[in-house]
Order: sequence, then structure tokens, then C-alpha cells
Amino acid sequence: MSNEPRTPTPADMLDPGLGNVLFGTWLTSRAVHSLIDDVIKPTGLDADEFAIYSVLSRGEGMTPSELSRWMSAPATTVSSYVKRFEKRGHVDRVPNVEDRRSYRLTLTATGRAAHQKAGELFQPTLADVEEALGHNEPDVRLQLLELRRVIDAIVTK
Amino acid sequence: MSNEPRTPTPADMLDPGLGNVLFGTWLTSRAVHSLIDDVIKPTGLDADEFAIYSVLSRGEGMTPSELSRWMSAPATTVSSYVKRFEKRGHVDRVPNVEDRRSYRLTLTATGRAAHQKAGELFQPTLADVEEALGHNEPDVRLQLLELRRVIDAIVTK
DNA sequence: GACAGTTACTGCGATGTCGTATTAGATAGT
DNA sequence: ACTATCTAATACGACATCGCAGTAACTGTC
Repeated sequence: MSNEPRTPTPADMLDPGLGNVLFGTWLTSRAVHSLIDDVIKPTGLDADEFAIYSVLSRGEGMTPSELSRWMSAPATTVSSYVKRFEKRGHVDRVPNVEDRRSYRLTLTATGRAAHQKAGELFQPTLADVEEALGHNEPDVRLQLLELRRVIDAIVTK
Repeated sequence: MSNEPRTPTPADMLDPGLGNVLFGTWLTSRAVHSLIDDVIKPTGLDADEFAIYSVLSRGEGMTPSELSRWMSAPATTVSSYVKRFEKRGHVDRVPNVEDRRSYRLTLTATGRAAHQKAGELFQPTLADVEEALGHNEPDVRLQLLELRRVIDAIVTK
């Protein structure tokens, strides 16, 4: 089933590249990343920034170190993100009494507004993807989570 | 089952971020990317380059445009990749008689050697991941492929 | 076969990413 | 309390990414 002729997409000739899980993850995520970029471009955020704003919008934010581990990015990269976001007036640094070297990142009202706007542009595309995945969607989501766990375990090893 | 206490990994506190497929793809792929980077660093290639060398090593190579679509990267990015790879002596530009604006990219012997070396470093890690995924591995691989197809369909729409 | 529109690639400049080395605060051993 | 060690964050510089604008070659229409 589901073998009717489709209009050929780039991925077709490219199946070879998807021969293993890690390669497949890389290849698929590039497509995801560029799709999200395109969709939310009008807000001035890119996919990475949107993702970061998304976590920061929950709970009481994160420290740069936490963010760094969460998104598997080096501390220096996070550092320049913070500087950029702050310059935009999108994040605040909330001083941390427990550890005065560090601080918590939180979205300002403006930052939350930007995130909100990006979210609105993002939503329909996400819906398209979820619809296209159909009943597989929850499974795909869980597989991704599981894969991330596996990677973390290996990294920590 | 499989609910025994594990040592906590970054992903644990981060489940929230995995609330949807696209976000999950982004987050997981960042971990994958940085893991591969670390593993193959000694060869002087990074994860993106390794992936590109991998496709180029098959068949008769690709044109820059094909590569651009395949990896969802803008043409300018591919262009600077090519320049870099060529300077390393890792790729050749094979002139295309059919379309003289274009050319095919192929790995040189040196390029193939570099790819080979990276592959050897990569292999054990891939094996770890596959083992950890266990019987789910083929399924994960297919889900990723399916997701990529879905994205392509939406982009092409 | 000339002209309009499209497509393949690239130079350049702006900005993003990240490694190295540094600073300052936390933590542990004595 | 003192010092060694570790950890959080950053300044700075090297290089990667990519938008814009441009050139050259192909394709279709007449």
C-alpha cells in the first residue's frame, strides 16, 4: 500500500543517503530546518532561535550551561546567542543567587511576542506535517525522543 | 517495560522540547550532529562534510544543484563547500557536456581516503546507536525517510 | 535565429558558529 | 583559611553560512 506513483521529490534519488539512522537524521533535519526557516522568516527569527525561544518561554527559563547541553551547542555559541537576543531586547538575564557566575535566561514581553508570532506562522506547517504523517505521527515523535536518549547515553558514556 | 531508573541525561529535563515532530527532529539532530563531529574530528572533516563526501563517493557524483537540493542548502553554501573541498584536493569538477554552466563533483583519491578514514571512526558509534535502538532501528530509519518525504512534499507544494 | 525568461553557478559582504585562552566564582582537600 | 581544581561564562579571532546581485548558458516562442 501507499505505493502509487508520486511526483518525484529530491528525496527519491537520495534514498541511498538514508541508509543509516544517523545519516537519515542529518538529512531529514536539514529539510526540516530549512522549511521552518522559510516559514518563520518574516518574524526575523530563524529555526534555531525559534527553538530556543520556545524552551525559554516555558517555566523559569534556563541558564546558559543548561541551554548549551540541551541543544548540544558549545558554550561560546550560546554566549553569542545570548548577546544577540539581549541586544534585541528579547531576553533578560536574571541573576542567580546560588551561583553568582551564572544567571537564568528569560524572555521579555517583546521576546514572548516574537515567539508567539513565529509560533503562529509555524503552526499550519506543523499541522500539515502531522496530517501527512497520519497515525504514524505519535510513533515518529517517540522514536525521535528515544534516539535522542540513545545519543545522550553514548555521549555521557 | 524498560522503565528501570536510568542515570539522568540532558534529554530528561528536556522532554518538553520534544513535544512535536519538527522540534524533536531539530533537537535530536543537534545531538547527532555534535556526536559525529566529535567522533570524526581527528580526520579534519565535520559531520556535514562527512555526509557530503558520502554521497559523492557513490556512483558518478552530483552537480552542485543536485547537492543543494539534496541537503536543503542554498546554492551559495554549496558553492563555498566546493571551493573548500577543491582547495583540499578532495574533489574534482568534471565538466558537463550537456550543460556547460554546470559540472559534476567527484571525490579524488585523496578525498576518498579521507572519507574512508572518517567512515572507520564513525562506524563503531553507528554500531553503538544501532545496538541501543535494538529491534526498533529499522523502524526509526524508515520513519525518518518518511518524514523527509513528507517535508519534501510540503516544500514542493 | 533573436529575444525573453529561466536556471546553474559564483563574488562579495554581513552575520553566525565555535575553538582557544581568560576571568571569576564555586568546591574540596588539607 | 589556603590553595588546587573545577565549572560558568565570555572576549576575541578564524572560518562557515548564506542573501544579494551578477554572469553565463540553456530553453522555449515567435
